[in-house]
Amino acid sequence: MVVAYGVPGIVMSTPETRVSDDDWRTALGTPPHPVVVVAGPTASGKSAGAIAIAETVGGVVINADSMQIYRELSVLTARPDADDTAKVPHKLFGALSASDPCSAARWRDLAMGEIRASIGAGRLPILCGGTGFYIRSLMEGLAEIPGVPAETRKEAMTLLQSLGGAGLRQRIADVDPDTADRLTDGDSQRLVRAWEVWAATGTPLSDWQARPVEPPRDLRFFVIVVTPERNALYSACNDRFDAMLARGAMAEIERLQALSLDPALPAMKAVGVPQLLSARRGEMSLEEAVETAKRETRRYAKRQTTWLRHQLSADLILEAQYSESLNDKIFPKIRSFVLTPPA
RNA sequence: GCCCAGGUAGCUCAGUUGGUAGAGCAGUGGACUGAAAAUCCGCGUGUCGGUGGUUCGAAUCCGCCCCUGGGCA
Repeated sequence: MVVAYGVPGIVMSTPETRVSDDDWRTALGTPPHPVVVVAGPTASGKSAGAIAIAETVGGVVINADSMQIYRELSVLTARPDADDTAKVPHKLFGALSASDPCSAARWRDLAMGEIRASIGAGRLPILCGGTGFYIRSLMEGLAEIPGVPAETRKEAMTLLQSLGGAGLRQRIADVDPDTADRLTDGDSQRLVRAWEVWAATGTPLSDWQARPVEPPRDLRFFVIVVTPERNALYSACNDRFDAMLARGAMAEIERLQALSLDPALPAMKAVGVPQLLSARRGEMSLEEAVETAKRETRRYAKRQTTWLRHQLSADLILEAQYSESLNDKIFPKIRSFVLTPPA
């Protein structure tokens, strides 16, 4: 295809709206560089939307999903397939091993690299994914906290085991009362985080977080949020899981099981993985596992919707699943976003 | 047709000796600063199948009717 970097799809309509490739390249290459974000809950069709945009405009789809980044999870995360990746370049899909945990900061660094590379190649970077936390970390920045050694994390987990949530929170209250105040006894994950940051750095988490964060000044964003109506979203979630089973989810689970990974690893907690694994072990029937996994998918989609609604400000909200008929609504906005730098 | 067991929240069911009902799940609202597909916090009025009766008072006792399982003919 000749559409390596042009904007044919969105300038085709009328001669007056015609944009030269040069203008487009200039807009991409001039800081702050434009970046498009496509966010939405699972099964909202955002991936298809991102591909459509990338095809039309000459873009690169960059994964912003915490689970699609793991190599071993393909079917189970509905990762873009060979047909998709043939249409348009895809980055950070299956980029890490399931045994190599990602994090918001790590993803942000990887994504930043891909954004720069994409701009360097004259292609519009398009972040696409459902992990709003990752996206916000990139757009707004993240507190500069030194990395915590794996042993310290382990220590924190052990402490949680022996003291319980209430006990650990008590322990944190001695050194970081603000954080202890903010968290509940049941919020094990954040309690562990608070303790390990203090243990590893000698500085309370709340102190680190109080420092101003730096958003990337050389980038500007156009955020599209896809939020389909609840019932439609739920039935799409259910259908999606059936489709995964038909595409070999069980075989993928077998391969994953053969690796004997630590069940505490993020990849092992992806929706569907614990349920299907437990069915393989004979702890529940396949039917029950599927039903539970579908329910978890629905809950996850709901949490994502809430997150996106309150934590991310959107430039364009699509209140239905993505379909080609929305292109007329989307493309002109992207075009003017790219071509209209801030004053 | 007869006998038995049931009909209570969207679903599965509790409901003690009659004092107008409560759990789990589902669902729903929310939080979110380096595990985020994670982790956590809120939210329970429904003709107690229908109807008539007993009673100060019925999901609870009695009659009749309807429905669903199972059994006998």
